[in-house]
Parts: sequence; C-alpha cells; structure tokens
Amino acid sequence: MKKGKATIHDIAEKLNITASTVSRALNDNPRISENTKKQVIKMAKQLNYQPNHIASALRSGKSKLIGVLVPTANRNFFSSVVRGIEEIANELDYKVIISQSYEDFEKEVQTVDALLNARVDGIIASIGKNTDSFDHFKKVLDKGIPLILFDRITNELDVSQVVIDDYLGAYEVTKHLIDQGCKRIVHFTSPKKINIYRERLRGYEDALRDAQIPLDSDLIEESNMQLEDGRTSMENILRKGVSFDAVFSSSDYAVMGAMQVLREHKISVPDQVKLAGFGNEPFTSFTAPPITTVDQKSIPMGRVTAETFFELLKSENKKKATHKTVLKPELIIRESSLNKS
Amino acid sequence: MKKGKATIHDIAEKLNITASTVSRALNDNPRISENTKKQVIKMAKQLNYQPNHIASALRSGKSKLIGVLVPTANRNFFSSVVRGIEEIANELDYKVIISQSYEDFEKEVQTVDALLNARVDGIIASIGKNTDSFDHFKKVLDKGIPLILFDRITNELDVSQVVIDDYLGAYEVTKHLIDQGCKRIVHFTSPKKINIYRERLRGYEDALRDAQIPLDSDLIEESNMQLEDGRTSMENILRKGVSFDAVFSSSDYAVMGAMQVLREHKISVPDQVKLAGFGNEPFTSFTAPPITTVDQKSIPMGRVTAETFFELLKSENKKKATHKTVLKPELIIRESSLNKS
DNA sequence: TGTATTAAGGCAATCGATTGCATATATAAA
DNA sequence: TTTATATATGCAATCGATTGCCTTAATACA
Repeated sequence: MKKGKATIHDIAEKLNITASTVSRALNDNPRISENTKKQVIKMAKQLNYQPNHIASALRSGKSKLIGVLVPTANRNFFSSVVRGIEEIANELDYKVIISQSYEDFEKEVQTVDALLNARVDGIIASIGKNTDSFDHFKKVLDKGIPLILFDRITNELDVSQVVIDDYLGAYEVTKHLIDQGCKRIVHFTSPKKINIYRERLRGYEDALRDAQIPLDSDLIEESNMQLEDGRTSMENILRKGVSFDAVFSSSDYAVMGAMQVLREHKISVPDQVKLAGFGNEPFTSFTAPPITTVDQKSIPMGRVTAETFFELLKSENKKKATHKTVLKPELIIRESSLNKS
Repeated sequence: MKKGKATIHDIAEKLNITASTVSRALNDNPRISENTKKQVIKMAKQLNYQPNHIASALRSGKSKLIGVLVPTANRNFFSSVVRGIEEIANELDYKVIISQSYEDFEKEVQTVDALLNARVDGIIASIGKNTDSFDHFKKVLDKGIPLILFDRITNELDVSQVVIDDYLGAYEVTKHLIDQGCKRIVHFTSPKKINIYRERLRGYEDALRDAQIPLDSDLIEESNMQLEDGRTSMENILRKGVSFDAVFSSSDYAVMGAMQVLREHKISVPDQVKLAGFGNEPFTSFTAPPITTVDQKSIPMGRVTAETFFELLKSENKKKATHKTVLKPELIIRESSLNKS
C-alpha cells in the first residue's frame, strides 16, 4: 500500500489477465473489450496505480516530455509564451521542461544537448542573441526530433516558426511618432544579426522613408539593449549633440534607460522628446510617464506555437512542409509619445 | 552512424567484453581496471555514445531530474533562485524541471503530481499564496522523495527550509523610515497566512513598538499585493482620510501602485510621503524616484537551497534532521524614503 | 606447496510497460 | 456442418542500463 508500487502486473494478477491486456486496456486499445477496460480501470484506481512513465518511455521511445528553450524565463514575454505552451501541453498530457540559455551560446548548445539526453519528444526554442551557428539545432533535426522556433528565429534552419510581425510593429510605432510631429527619431537597435532587431530596424526605416523623412545614421545607436545600454546610448546621442525629438527603442529596457538619462538632463518626456519601446514589459505601464510600446502577443504566440508544435509531433515523419506563422503585434500608445492635448 | 543509436552493447561488442563491464567502466566502478576504463571511454567517444538516461532511470530508480516548483518564474526573485539551483544541479549532472503553480492551489497540487509522475528524484518548492492544505507535499514525503522548501514555507511540514529573515528585513526598513522622521507608517500586507507576510508584519510592528510609536490598525491595508491592489489600498487610505507619512509595502508591486496613486493625487514622494517596498524587483531601481526596498538575496538563496537539497539527496534515508537556514536580507535605500539633504 | 584473498569480469535477472505474433473462442458466410 | 473472419487475449521479446552473484585468474599468506 504505502509503497506506491502498483504496476500493470499487479492489476493483471488481481484480474486474472495478463499485463499486455492491462496495458492495452489502459491505452484504450480497440482490441480490448469495453468490459475488460472497465474492470482494469476500476482496479487501477483501487490499487492507486500510477503509470511509470519512465518504463513507458523506454519501451515506446516517447517520453511525453517536451523541451522549451528560452533565453531567459525572467521576461514577461517569454514567461507568458511558456505559459501558453504549458497549457496546451498539459491538456495533451505532455510535461514541459523549461530551460534557459541566458543568451549564452555555449550554454545554449549544452542545454540543447541536455534536452536531447533527457529524451524529450521535441523542442520548442527561441534562440539566443549571440547564436550564430546552428549545428546544435541541426543535430536535433538529424535525430528526427521535432523542432520549432518562435520569436527569435533563423532562416538557416528549415523548421516551422512563429513570430510576430516585427516589421509592422516597428513601422506602426515609428509612424505614430511621426504623426505626433517627430522628425528626428533616434533608433536603438542591436548589432546582433537576429531577425527581430533587423525587422524592427527595417520597419523604422520604411516608415521614415514613406513619410519622406531622411534617414540619418547618426540617429542609430547599437547596443546590447539592456537598461544600462539604453543609458549609454542616450548619453552618446546627447554627447554627439545631434538634434532629435524622439527615441524608438527595439527594447523596453533600453528605452527605460534612455528615459532615466533624459530625466537626469532635465529633458522632458514627452514634451521635448517622445519615447517608444518594444515588448510591452509590465514596467512600461507604470513608469512616469507610462511608455508607449508594442505588445508582442505573448499569449497567442504561446498557444499558436504549441499548436503548431503538436501538429508537427502528430504528423511525425509524414508532413515535411514547414510553416511560418506571423502574428500581428499591437501598438500600445501611452503618455510618453503623446502631445499634451 | 546517423541513427545516433550506440548503446553500451555496441561498445561491449567492439571491445569484446560485456555490457556489464562497459556500464561499470562508464560509472567509474573500482572493480574495473584503469586500462579497460580507458578503452571503454575511448570507444564510447568514437561511437558517439550517448547514455540513455531513461533506461538508466528505469533500472536504477534515479531519474537525475529534480523538480522545482515556484509560484511564477516571471518574477526576478524566483527566476534568480531558479538560476542558482540550476547552476548547482547542472554541476552535479542533474537536470531541472521548472514548473509554475501560478499561485493557484489546484494547479499546485496537479503540478506536484506531475512531477511525481515524471519520477523526479526530489522536489524544491516555494508554496503558493493560496495554499493552506499540504497533503500534496505530504504525499511526496510519504513516497520518500526528498523535499525542501524555500522562501514561501510552512511549519506544517517537517522539511528543511531556506528563507531570508523577513522579520529583520521589515524591522530594518521600518526603522529606517522612522529614522527619517516618519511616525504614521502605512503597511500593506496580505490576508494570506503565509510566513513571509506574517513575519514582515511582525517586523513592522516591533520596529514601531521599539520606537514607542503606537500601532494603528487603520494604517494596515490587506490585499493580494499586486500593483492594482496597491493602488486600491492607497486609495482606501486616502479616502479614509487617516494621516500618514510613509508606506511600507510587503511587495514591490503594491508599493508601485501606491506611488502611482500618490502621484495622481499630487502628493510628493518622498517629500510628503516616503515609500518602501520589499523584494528588490528590478523596476524599483528605475522608477522616479527609485524605490527603497529589501533585497531578498535570491542568488545565495538559490545556491544554499540547492546545496541543502543535494545534501539531503545524498544522505538518503540516513539523516532525518531537518534544518532551517535563514539568510540576512539587505536594506536597499533609495530616494523614495530619503529626506532631501 | 596449499589455501585464502583480491582483482577483474561475466551472466542473467530486472526495472515496468509496450507490441508483434500467436491462439482461442465466437460469429458469420458458404 | 465446414471454413472464413472477427474479436479478445495471451506469450514473450524488447527498450538500454544496472547490479547481485558467480567465475576465473592472479597474488598473498602460512
């Protein structure tokens, strides 16, 4: 009793049938009669039977585990996506192993390896900023393990992916700033060649172009996009003495840094300089003034990602067609970018 | 080759020895000669052998997985602790399954069950706010699975635990406010009977008492401590018209809400009202003004928790003595609680 | 020289569930 | 009645690694 041991053999014995039958009954195999199934299920309950997933995994080769790899769980966006994935996975009786690469390439490679070793049935990943080689992911594909990417993706891998339309988000937020009368818009971006920053930069540029505002490379600041980097970038701009009337940062953290520096320099937001970020991190809503940003639709992204993933998992070796889903971001306009009315 | 299949049998075959020997060699068993070990290791590398943890787990009963259960990974404190745990676990060749209860009791119960089903070798948990029954954890203990708690703990379970000195943190921050001249200090706390809020309340009360300042229940606001709740609490206080010159909130989020409301009411922080929170969430450092708070020493807590856990894991059924580690918190004084000098 | 130890491996069972193939009734078609 | 066809279940191998016990050979001790 206490031992929490009951196996299918125990059930079989009590019922005077074999373990095979029990196994099939439990898995709702059509070859077993309804009556037997009922008895088995009843006895299982009675003995407080808990299936041993390990044994099942060994034999069937399916661990019912899926690995989710994110740069960091400590970001609203990622943790929300993870939550969406978890919800769907749990419904389907899959367990999720969350692991973090901490934006570190080495760690990312190791982690993928670790997931493989843990025999996950598939991997859902968002790649790190510093990742520029994809052999670790190719290894996953070579092993025939389902892989899909979300948000931070790459074209070097032939896999399905789910992203938001970063280009559109950036275009809209830039256009919004222009509509507010801004003409000299600073842009914070990353030197890393990952898709999201590239697309946002493109959106920024096109919005300017469409408004006939000349691009000025002096207004582009590259950095790692953390809060401190945002501070540095802002200081650089001030030091250079270029004129500007807005900042659109590809990261909420960096724009927060910029806001601090502006405040220290007694430059008023939004009166003198308008600000906009990207990501809709919760803190953007409770700064003074609240910061305009772009919501990345983390919840839908989590769900869509999970759905796409499980479709792939079901189809197994069948369908090969990879698929890219693009979700629409949402512009969240707040005080930091608005003219006083 | 491509199949990524190599097992210990393959290695054995190539070397003309048995799988037992290979297994022992790989596990550095003293019964195997150094020479054989070398050969085995070399061949393993050559065949690109990857141990099948599932098989190993089934036979040995050790999955090398540990479950970490937190209310939410989306909080700096928890994600930092998790990171500390991960680091140590990985060093010891354990994999960590992070799971979240989302402060939901049902979900917490299910999740513990899921971890058990995944055959984790042990569980490290921080309990949800709404948890008031602990049968799910007792089940873990009954199964003889190592369990330890951190931060959000309970005395109803005889397990080792790691916490910070919430009492001391609250005492110090309250004393700090008193030292700044405050005499009417509002306190935000939770109606939930979990240890952290109880202790913080106690620290607050004792600090007042020691300074001969009368306690006033009108100054205590109970809520769920999210940002919105902080807003509501602050508005309640203002509506009640009680006089106050400071707010000490047991949560950074709630104090943020309070700050917003004060701003909306044109009440100046820190001139008219001083503010302090608890938790040292990153955003407290970049609000205007930055908010005084108490750092919970998440990194050390993660490491200590992991160390305590693995000691327990090693000692197995031996040592039973549970142990409570109390870390010192750190008062982080920022502008929100300081008089202009 | 004979017996006790130690060292180095081998053998085979085992962990618990799954599954291809075989078997035994029962029902249906001829 | 006989032969095909389901239907329901049993048998036994299997997944890959681990481990208790046994065997052999070599070294040590009397």
